Amino acid sequence: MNREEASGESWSSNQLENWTEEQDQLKKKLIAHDDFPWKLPSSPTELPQGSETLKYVGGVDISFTKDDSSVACACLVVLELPSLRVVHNELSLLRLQVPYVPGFLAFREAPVLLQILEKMRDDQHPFYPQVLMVDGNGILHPRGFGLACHLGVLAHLPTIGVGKNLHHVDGLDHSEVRRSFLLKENEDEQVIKLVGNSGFTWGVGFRPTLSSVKPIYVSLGHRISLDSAVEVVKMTCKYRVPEPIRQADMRSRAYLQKHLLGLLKDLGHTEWVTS
DNA sequence: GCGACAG
DNA sequence: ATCTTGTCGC
Repeated sequence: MNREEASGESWSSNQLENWTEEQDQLKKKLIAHDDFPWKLPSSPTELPQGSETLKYVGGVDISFTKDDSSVACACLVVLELPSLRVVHNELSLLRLQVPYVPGFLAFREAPVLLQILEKMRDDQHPFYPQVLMVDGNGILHPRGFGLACHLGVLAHLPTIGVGKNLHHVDGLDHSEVRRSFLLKENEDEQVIKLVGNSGFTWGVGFRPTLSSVKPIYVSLGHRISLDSAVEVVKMTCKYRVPEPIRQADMRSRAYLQKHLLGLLKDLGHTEWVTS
């Protein structure tokens, strides 16, 4: 064992270097424009010959238990447009070994989600999603490669990043975004561009209604433009969080609660309380 | 030096 | 991420 391995801190800094390198490599494969055979339902452009309309939108999310943040439930749902009915639902209960490190969420969450997607694709499932909404950012990320990009590239699937909180990058600040929505010139705007100090557009702040206070943050993940990503978000937003992600969130959370007792028993943490 | 930092 | 009741409003 060398000196670096003897120190846990050095090991983790090596790990972050490895992860950073992997993100930079995968980022070379990122496609930041529309790259799919279907068209958006209300698209004003002419329908390309032989192309289908977007019908199956997927959503993924992972819930955790409060006592042990390594116990998790991953969920993939597929909704049908335009009804927004859930036509497919896949759950996976597991332990995550990788911790959450800001800027490296994908290394914790992407493996499970990828596994669920691959199984569905290998089964030639008829409801395999045409585009996937992810609970986490796309290029709105310190190195421009968040979970939605990571998952999109690995699954070769169009993805959209949706953050419920803003990752402060390039001078972006959530209070600034909220202020922008309050400006008179933006009183009719549902969407605010997120332009950083560098001048780069990282994504948009989005409010489902003009009276909503807390926006969500949308950024492109893979094989889709920001404009198209926003269109998909608009089509799927009944509440603040787009339905595919909201459904995945509710279902994974419900599954964990339903099986909490069994989980604790398996982990040997149960203390039977009589009352 | 101190704080901020998707889920 | 998770812990949480009621409450105000369309």
